[in-house]
Amino acid sequence: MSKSVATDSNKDHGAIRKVIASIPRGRVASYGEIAARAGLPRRARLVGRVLRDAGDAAKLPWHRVLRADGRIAFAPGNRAFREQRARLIDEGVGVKAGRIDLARYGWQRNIDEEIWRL
DNA sequence: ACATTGACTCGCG
DNA sequence: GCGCGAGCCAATG
Repeated sequence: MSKSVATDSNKDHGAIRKVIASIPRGRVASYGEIAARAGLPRRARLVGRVLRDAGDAAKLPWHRVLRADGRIAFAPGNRAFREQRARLIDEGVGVKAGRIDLARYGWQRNIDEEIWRL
């Protein structure tokens, strides 16, 4: 092994991937929230970069990652957008006009919401 | 070394 | 809802 990680994974990327991997099925989280949980507050953009680098082969639940306002980060209608929407709906997450109700499906949602569900 | 670009976020008007 | 500016910072040219 030569050097270290010029283009490979560094500590931050690993921490971020780990957080993303732990988002429960049927729940979603924002880029900023993920960054914060990875110990990197205000580094939402890094989360996006990690996901882009990772690609589909990384086996990460990238579709559970949304913008802070609950919207899908991709442009409505494009390929990635439709794929993400389909995956979310497939695991029971409600998507209305490219929007997800974070109070209901957010990883850090209010517990009371769940109680009122059934 | 400098400028631009983003799977981002927040505050203000 | 929309646009702007600022903060953020690794990658890219």
